[in-house]
Amino acid sequence: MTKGRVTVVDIAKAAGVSKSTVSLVLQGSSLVNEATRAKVNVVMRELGYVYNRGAANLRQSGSKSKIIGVVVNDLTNSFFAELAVGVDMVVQSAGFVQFLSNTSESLDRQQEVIASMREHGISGLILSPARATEAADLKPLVAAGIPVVVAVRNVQGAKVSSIVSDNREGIFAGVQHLASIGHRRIAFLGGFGDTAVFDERLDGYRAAIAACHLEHDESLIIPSAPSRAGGAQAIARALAIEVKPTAAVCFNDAVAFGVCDGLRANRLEPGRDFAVVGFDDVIEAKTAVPALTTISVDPQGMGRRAAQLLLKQINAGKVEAEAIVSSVRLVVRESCGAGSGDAIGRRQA
Amino acid sequence: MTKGRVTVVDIAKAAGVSKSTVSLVLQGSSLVNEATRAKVNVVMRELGYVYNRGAANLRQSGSKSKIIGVVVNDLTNSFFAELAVGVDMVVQSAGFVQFLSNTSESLDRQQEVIASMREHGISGLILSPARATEAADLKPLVAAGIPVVVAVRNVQGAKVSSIVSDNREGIFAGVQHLASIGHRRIAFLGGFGDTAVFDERLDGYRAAIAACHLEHDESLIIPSAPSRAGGAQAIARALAIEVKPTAAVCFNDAVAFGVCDGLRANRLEPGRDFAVVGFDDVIEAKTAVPALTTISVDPQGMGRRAAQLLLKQINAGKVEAEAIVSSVRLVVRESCGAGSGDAIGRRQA
DNA sequence: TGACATATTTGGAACGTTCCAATTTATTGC
DNA sequence: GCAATAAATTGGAACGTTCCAAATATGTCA
Repeated sequence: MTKGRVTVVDIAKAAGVSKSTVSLVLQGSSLVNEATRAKVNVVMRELGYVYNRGAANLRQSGSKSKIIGVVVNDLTNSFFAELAVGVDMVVQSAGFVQFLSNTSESLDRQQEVIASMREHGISGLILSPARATEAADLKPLVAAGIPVVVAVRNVQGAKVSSIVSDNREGIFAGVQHLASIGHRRIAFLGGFGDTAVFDERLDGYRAAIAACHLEHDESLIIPSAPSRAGGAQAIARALAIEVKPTAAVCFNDAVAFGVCDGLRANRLEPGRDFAVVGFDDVIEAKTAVPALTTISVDPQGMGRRAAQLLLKQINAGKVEAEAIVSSVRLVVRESCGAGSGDAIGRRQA
Repeated sequence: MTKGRVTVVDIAKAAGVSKSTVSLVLQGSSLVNEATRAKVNVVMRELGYVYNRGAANLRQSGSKSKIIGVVVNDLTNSFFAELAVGVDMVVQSAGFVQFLSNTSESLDRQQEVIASMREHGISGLILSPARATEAADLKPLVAAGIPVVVAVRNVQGAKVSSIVSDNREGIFAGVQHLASIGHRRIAFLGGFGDTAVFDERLDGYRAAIAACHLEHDESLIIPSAPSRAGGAQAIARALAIEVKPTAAVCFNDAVAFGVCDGLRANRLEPGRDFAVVGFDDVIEAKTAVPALTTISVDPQGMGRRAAQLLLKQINAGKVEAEAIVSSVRLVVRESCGAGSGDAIGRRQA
């Protein structure tokens, strides 16, 4: 049992060199003789040395901490879990580690978590903000010169980089596809009305309705919780309308699955009797029965890109806000009736 | 823009006290006069001071880093995401932060990640080990006196604490329930044969078959990938047997969902024509159609308990391995046919 | 008022690393 | 063989905190 941890001077002593030399080999400097480097490395292994990053970036004092903070609003939602996995991939292969925390949509929690991360000297932050996050909440970060990338949801007025998917275009494409296979009454189901994401998606819906000359009826827009349960609820409401829709674009895949559940509860088979399209393309979308037609946003890819953007800013040293809108694509599967080759009930469901 | 970060001496100077005093208020010591404390706090706020934890635990040198490492094998699987959320809850309210990383079942990645965490001076580790993790992999950690709790999957021979669910008992209860509602030929579907978890669950299956005097047929045991796709595959194989089973216990919920998909593809309705029970009770189990009968293990609760166990060990200062087996309970819903009140096809599906 | 106890405050010395300037050692050109 | 250069090594000061022992202020009692 060694008393206390093994330090750089311990190895220096054991290898018969100075601590400076050891430090040099630690950083892979080319200044050090090959033989010396080898000897030091051997001794390090023998003594079981572990590098003390805390001490190191105390000295270098700058933002060289090699820690990236990642804060998501709901890790339980597989969309965000995938996002985090994507971030982790690139962050890790760049030699950083990720500090991942979950806020459960709580602003207070979000502030706590971010404060804690600052204390640990994160060199950058990727944030999928809790609902109602404001520019002011991010102010201290940017004032301190810490690069921040907000993902998924934008925060208005914050001078930080962002990466969001093209919500408007995605829903537009979904509606357009439904129109192209003959639907005239298309509902927009799910989502909370107080988010920017909702607004953008709804905007895409309205634009497509107009562009395709479809029946416009505000009662076909039915918000709900963005969850499976919310979806079931929304479709129930939709089917209670006198002139029923024959298809729906949903706020996200979770809602779409709920809609499928609700349809079955009404003896309607999704894809055959009623067309449904989701948004996100979560992993289960492919394997569900029927396979879900959806807008693919590839959360993992989004996480990767967010991380790349952040790393770029960290390396550049200066924070220059950049807004990426990540393009999306419609993935046609069975739930809209077009994928299976079967004809579908076009008129009244 | 302040040059460099603001330090404890800066506030000391500004507040007209010594740095020692500032340090004292930082730690909430009762030694410091109330008036002084107030003044210091004001100045701290004014100057936008942020505590440098790195410097702090450099001095305290011990394992007071306030960082908990959490390593999971598949964050994409909502079971593990929930686990992480549970850990985060208690860890955070204890004033720690969580370092979460994903290994994607890669042993190499796992070693890298753990090494990196050690460099950052984690004061404890919660690990849901990648497949084929061995006791030797954890050796350095325990040698360094870092408390470790392995969760979900045990690792044989490692002298660390563990928390796993009662796999044997869970499957046993599932089979028993199926038997009690009349099934005689029950399959065991999904899971990889090389894991301890699989062995335990299979063991429970065999024990229940024997205990309930059910038909024993090794061909009813069909391993597969522990995923939705794997489940679909497994049920296809099961339905190809000449004397078909009428029910199945599945390795986990993902497999169970795949089994439902596969049944529908064969014009069989899960819950009516064939009984299926899952394992894990993931969130979707409740809202799926039909709602899944499953063994509830409450991953979030498991995460919480794992974290509590770890914190206890950290505070105790000494590492004393403790093995918790978390009890499970059968949640009867619709997919086994008993929940909906409908009679179900008991004999040949 | 002096002596003592108690409450508050305080300089420095650590912690384990990196960096700088300076030193030692090896290599070259002539 | 000797200066000049290049290569390799090195001691000490810093980074921002905590801790210790010691100092100072304040209060109490006779």
